[in-house]
Amino acid sequence: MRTRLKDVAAQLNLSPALVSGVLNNRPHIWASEDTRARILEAARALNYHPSAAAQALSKGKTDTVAFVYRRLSGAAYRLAYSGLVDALSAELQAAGYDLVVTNFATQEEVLDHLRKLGNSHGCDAVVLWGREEDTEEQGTLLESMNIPFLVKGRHELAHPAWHQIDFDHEWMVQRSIEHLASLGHQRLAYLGFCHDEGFVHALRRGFLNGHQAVLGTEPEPDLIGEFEDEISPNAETICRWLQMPAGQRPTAFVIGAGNKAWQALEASLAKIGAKLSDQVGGYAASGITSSPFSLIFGNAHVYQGIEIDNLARYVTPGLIHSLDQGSEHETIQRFRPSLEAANTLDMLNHGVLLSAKPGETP
Amino acid sequence: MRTRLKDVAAQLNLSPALVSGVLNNRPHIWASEDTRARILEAARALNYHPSAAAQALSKGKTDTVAFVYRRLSGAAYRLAYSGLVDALSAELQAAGYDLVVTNFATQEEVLDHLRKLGNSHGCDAVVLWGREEDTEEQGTLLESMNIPFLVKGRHELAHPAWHQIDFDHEWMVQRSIEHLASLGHQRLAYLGFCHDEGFVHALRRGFLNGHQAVLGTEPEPDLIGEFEDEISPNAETICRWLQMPAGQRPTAFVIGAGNKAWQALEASLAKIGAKLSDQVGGYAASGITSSPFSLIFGNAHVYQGIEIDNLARYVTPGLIHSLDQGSEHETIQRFRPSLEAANTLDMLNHGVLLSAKPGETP
DNA sequence: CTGAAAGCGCTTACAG
DNA sequence: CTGAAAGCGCTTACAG
Repeated sequence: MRTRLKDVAAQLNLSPALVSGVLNNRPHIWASEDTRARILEAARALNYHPSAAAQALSKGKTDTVAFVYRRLSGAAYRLAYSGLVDALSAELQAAGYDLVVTNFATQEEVLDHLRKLGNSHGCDAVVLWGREEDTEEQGTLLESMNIPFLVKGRHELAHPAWHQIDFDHEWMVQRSIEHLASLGHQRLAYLGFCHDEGFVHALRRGFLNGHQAVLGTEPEPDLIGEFEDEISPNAETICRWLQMPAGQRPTAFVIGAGNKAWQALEASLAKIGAKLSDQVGGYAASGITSSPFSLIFGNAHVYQGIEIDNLARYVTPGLIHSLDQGSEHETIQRFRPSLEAANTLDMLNHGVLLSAKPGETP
Repeated sequence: MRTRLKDVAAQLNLSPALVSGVLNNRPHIWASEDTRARILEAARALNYHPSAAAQALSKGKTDTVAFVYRRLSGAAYRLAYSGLVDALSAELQAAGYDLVVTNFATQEEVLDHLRKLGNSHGCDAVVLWGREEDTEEQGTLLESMNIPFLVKGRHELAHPAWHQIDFDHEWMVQRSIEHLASLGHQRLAYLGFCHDEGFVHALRRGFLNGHQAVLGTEPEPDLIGEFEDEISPNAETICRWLQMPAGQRPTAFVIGAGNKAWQALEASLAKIGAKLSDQVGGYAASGITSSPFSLIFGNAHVYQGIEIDNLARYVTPGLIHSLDQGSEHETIQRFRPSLEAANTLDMLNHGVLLSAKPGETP
């Protein structure tokens, strides 16, 4: 039989109530230092651990946080979540909470499950992760059931009071532009996604505003490309850009898209015998990547996707706050990762040669 | 106030006991079809969901599975776990269990937590994931506490009775050899890891046995290389191999290592103007990869790392069995993924040229 | 077939 | 300062 509260109480000839009070460090409980010590010692010796179920039932608090999301297909999404559960559960563990992970194929199932969580008091709070399209509705449901929650994403416009966290995409892109400008680049092109999602718009907004703020001009509309995460469409557009006359041709690229955009960029540059470079005078690029990322030929300063861990680490304090009380804690948090030199395979130093001489037009 | 069992009982003028029995589909409970229907309907209408805490307390079963592991640093390990929690929690959810995820920095913390789980009856079963070095001790502890568990890894020798799951590494490597042999290759080199871990040894064993089984000869000891997951050491060895006289030079490569070994291979081949090919007569390779994987220049048939999801999906039935009773279920499960054409960036069709003519010695 | 009662293990007012 | 008691919400023998 496992050790019960009454077992340790009996062994010390104390009442369970007192033992419970001391073990939980409840205020207004009197016990001599000696008694406290004996209680702690006995609990340890008997390997006593309170039953989570019993505590949850009597306290009306489960000490549990539910991580609920809709499964998204595709390796890209999976990788975007990678490390998230790792960091989240570790942080919550340290704060005394268990992380329960549940995911479903459809939004309907997610909503049903949230409804169930609400009605069975299955957790103290919920973490929502996914596309705004989904989390919007999920958050609204939780709000109506009065369950604390934190959502990953950009709901600042529609729901400024929601506890929400995300990267500071606008800031990140502006930093990339500053970096490229510092290398002497004036004509920047933008490669982004074409999806109708919060972060996609934020990245684009970052490019438009950053261009104005850093270079003092509007970006050229022709130099903005937005595609799915595939090589061909990106490459086609880049090649077209590279064939523009010298005065109009972009010399640097801001990437607000996935690794395929980077690959398209390197392949397109290879066609004219060029590679990405961190040096003044070359072709340069900067922006986001997904993990793991590696350039094939050149160099660049980028945001390495692994930062998602840091994002997750940012989550917990806000979550705990929202649990404790209606404490005043910043509801909207935006994380700013740092620009770093990208990994590179540096294939040009491994016997690979480009077909055209640098500078030559294809 | 949330809906309680007695609320739905009261609304129907029935006893909670009856309602509970019907809702849980307990045998030996008599209720007319009509009554059953009314109970189900009322529960639905009132949005009744039983309190998990109360059920756990009275039934002595938590309907919860704990996923416990030691955090390993490095993107490689993170990616290896990617998708795992996804699949695991989805499968368990479907079987009526919640997945609680906990991870710790050190083995000591993991063991402490397992001890706590055991003594507080915090879960019905545990899933262990990680290196055998760690899981060996963890499993032994759980065994001593009589908690059902399932472990990822190769414990077949020391603990044949443990419920355990892993890839069938030996089989996988042998399939790779068969594939290469079918392309006409006779001289195979092996690139593996150098770590002292179960799967590393299994892969190597697979190469040795498979070589014998498929080609009828012992592999050349000189053609076996084992390194950390880095480009340089792999590349150095491969370049040395490629400089061997035609009759001794390997024409195909079995990879039992990470993506860096593949990159080293492609870079080394590039130096002699060659690329990996699926065609008879070229240089070929086959083996494991980590996700996401993409060749840069050539083609090959490989095991795409995404298969870890399938592994996770395999886990659940065994786990449920071990929970239900001491049912006779195969304890050792080995998963056999299928060899697939690898993604390739196909850079040679994007304006990239190799420095040496094919066939030319560097 | 039905319903009152005890019990799961803990917490928390509430009298002594 | 201490201890007996009720209660959290459900399940499960156990008498009617």
